[in-house]
This record gives sequence, C-alpha cells and structure tokens, in this order.
Amino acid sequence: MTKSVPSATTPKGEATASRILEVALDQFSRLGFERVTMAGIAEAAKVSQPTLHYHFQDKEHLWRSAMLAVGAVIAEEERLMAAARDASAITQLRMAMRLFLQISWKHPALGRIVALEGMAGGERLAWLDQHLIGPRNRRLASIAREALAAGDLKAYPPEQLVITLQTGAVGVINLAPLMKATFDIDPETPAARAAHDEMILEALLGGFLTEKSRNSRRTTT
Amino acid sequence: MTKSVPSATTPKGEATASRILEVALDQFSRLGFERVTMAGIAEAAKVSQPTLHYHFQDKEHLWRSAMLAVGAVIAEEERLMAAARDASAITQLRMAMRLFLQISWKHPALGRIVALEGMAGGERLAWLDQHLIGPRNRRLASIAREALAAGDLKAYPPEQLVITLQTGAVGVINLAPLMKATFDIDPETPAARAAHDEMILEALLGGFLTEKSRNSRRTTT
DNA sequence: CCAATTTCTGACTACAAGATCAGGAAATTG
DNA sequence: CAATTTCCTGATCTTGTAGTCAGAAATTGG
Repeated sequence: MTKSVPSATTPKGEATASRILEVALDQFSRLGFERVTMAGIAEAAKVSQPTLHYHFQDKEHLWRSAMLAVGAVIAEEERLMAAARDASAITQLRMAMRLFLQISWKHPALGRIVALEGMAGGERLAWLDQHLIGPRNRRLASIAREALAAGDLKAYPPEQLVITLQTGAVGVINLAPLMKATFDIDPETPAARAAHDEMILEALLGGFLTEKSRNSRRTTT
Repeated sequence: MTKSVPSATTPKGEATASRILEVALDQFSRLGFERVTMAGIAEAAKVSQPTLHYHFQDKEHLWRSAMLAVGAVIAEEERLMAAARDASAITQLRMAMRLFLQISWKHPALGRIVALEGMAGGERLAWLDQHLIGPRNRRLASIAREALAAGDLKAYPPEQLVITLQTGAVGVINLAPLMKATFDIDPETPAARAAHDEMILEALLGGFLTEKSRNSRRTTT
C-alpha cells in the first residue's frame, strides 16, 4: 500500500522485528491499543523507540502485524478442523471447542483482543472481522446450524450460541487479573486449568446439547 | 479525601452533573478509560470541557463517579437478593442469574467495564474490586459452594463457575458491535434478547446443574 | 431588583506520546 | 578490507489531551 518497510532481510533485523512483535502482541492484548505506548514496547523489547518505526511504519501497522502473527495460529486451527470435515457437525463443534480452549491458553492474546475491540467497534474491529475472526465465526455458526438441524443442539440462534460458548470459555482466562484480585486465584495453575477445561467441555458445552447427543458422547481426551 | 468539589447544590448544577455522568458512563464502558477524552464527553454532554473539571476534579474522579452510579444499580440487586436469603442456594443462584441478565441489558456499561479493567489489571481494577464487584462475586461464589454441597451443582471450582456463567451471559451483550460486524445481527432486538435470555437461563445455567436440581426446577418467568 | 453565590467558559499551559530525520554503528557482500 | 546496505539511535518536532485560571454568565435568595 504505502512504501513497504525495508522488510527485514538480515537475520539480525528479523530477530529484532520478531522480538518487537512478541512484546507488542502481549501488551496490546493485555491493555488494548491506546493504553500501550511505543516507548513501552521499545523498552520491553530492549530497543530504542524509533526502531519500532523503522520495522513497522507506525503504531497502527505494528498492531496489525501483531494481529497477523496470531492469525497464523488460527490458520493452524482451521487446518486441523478441515481434517475433520467429514465428521458430524456436533463432533466438529466439540473439536472446535477443544481447540479453542487449547489456543486460548497458549495465546490468551487473541481472546483478549477480540473482547477489547469487539466491545468498542470501529475500524480495528472491522479489520479483525475481515482478516481474522469473521470467517471463522461464520463457519462455526453454520456448523452449529447443521448440528441443530440434526437434532444435536438445543434450538437457539446459532450465532448467539457460538459467541456465548466462546465468551464463556475464555472468561476465566481473559479475566485472570480479576480472578487474582477478587479470589486470589491464579487460573494458569495446572490444576485450575484442568478443572476449567473439563468444566467448559462438560458443563458449558453440555448445556447446549440435546439429550440425544449428550448420550452418544465419544472420545474425550 | 481532597477538597471535595463544590458538590452541586443547585438544581441546575445537579442536572448538568448527572448529564455528564450519563455520557461518561456510556463512553467509558464502551471504549475504556484511555480511549475516552474529556473533550469528547464535554461535547456529548453539551458543555464546555472545563465544566467537567468543575463538577469532578479530574478524569480519574469522573470515572469513579460514573462507576459509583452503576454501583447504585448493584446495590438494588443486592437488596433483591437479600429478600431471598432463606431460599435454597440453587434458587438464589438462579435468581442471581436472572437479575444479572436484567441488569446487563439495562446497563451494559457494567459488564463492559468489568471486562475491560478485569483484563488489564491495575489500580482501577483494584478499586472496582473493592467497591463494586468483589464482595458481590465472593458472595455468589459462596452461594455456589453451598449449592454444590447440597448436590445441586456439578463439582467445579465455584469461583471459576461463577465467572464463567457471568462472562457467558454477557458475551453477546458486550460484543454487540462484533455481532453486528460478523453476523449483521443486533442483539438488542426484542426477539434476539428473548432468545438470549432463555438460552442463558436454560442451556448455560442448566449445563452446570446436576440432574437432581434440573428436575426440580420451579418458577420460571 | 440587587447582591451573593453558584455555574460555566475562553484562553492558556504543561506534558505525554507518536512520528521524523540525519547520521552513526553494524552487518553483508564482492 | 573496502564499499554498500541494513539496522539502529539521539535529538527534535508535532499533536492531542488533561488540567488551570481569571472572569463572564446565570441562578438564587433576600
């Protein structure tokens, strides 16, 4: 679009760029776009502030680059989902939830960013919707619609169902600071995490299943 | 604490102050603290920017005042809950969820702010925890613990359970802009809202109940 | 209707943060 | 190892925004 950045061509350059991206992703996801300062990122990445502008034109570009880094993770998820395209809709949905949890633990940034921008609206949400979450969520909704038609899901609007499942699943993960403040609990603890995963897959997802599909449950890792 | 604001003593003054509060609450909850500008609030409230400083010392105080305004709503909720202190824990929990939904629709600001600050951590979260959400959540958790002991709830950590229920319940409400962007759906529509409430109370909450308590369900409005 | 008090504003200041640029350091290449 | 290119930084500019202040406007009470 604009004069593309000298796009790192040297190992050294790429190393710094990716270090910056890592820090940026973490901060953006935890604090949101405006609360993050270029100087803060620079400091955490052990570079001077203008270096950020060398590798990524401006804050907006840096944000997008960080998002695309997460995008790679989603792509991976999609790939795994595609491998199971023949399975029943309800099986795909279960698998999607399991994957969603895995990813959310490994990259909490994604869920937090979606929450932040999804509440605010605006250009960044539009970009996220177009490039990252839109297609995925629409696909999930259509799978839910299928499952509903097959009588495996209770009869609720698939879009609301999908969003509710996801927000419920990542609530505890996103709100880790709140959990700490209110209950003095760290959800990242292996025990807490295991309990959470089971709770989401059994109780939360289970609540949306019909009796029929709940009984025919299989393969639970 | 500091020299208290001339604390509105004239009808005119109180009127503007509350108009400012209303605007501030809306903007803070939708955008988060830093994305909101004093000038923006002033404009929306049809006053000059220094007026904000006249009624509320600074941005921080304005934010807190706005939060306390929501606090009044929570207090009301607490009052209603207190009236049912004799009911079984599981009944109280059901009632709490119904109230939570009602409040969330009427004052979406609360849920959004908790989400925003609960992810970021920091001083404002500490303040929120202390003044608004902490006591309430701890009480809910202890009710959940009771219900669990009574064999009405599946055996998951009550704290995580409570947060998951809440985040699931408000997900669609908080993420209204995302629903619009991705699905072109407006969750505020009476139909969508009714479907959502039913979904939360039946499926979401239902998923966490034991068979025992699910069968003995009563009074559903 | 006048004086006192509260309410509000225009003009201004201070400062934080994003962005720019000239030039130096480091790496790469022939 | 010299030339060239990439990478990085200190210094500086610019802008947006919170906050101040003197005084005008409006409101209230006698």
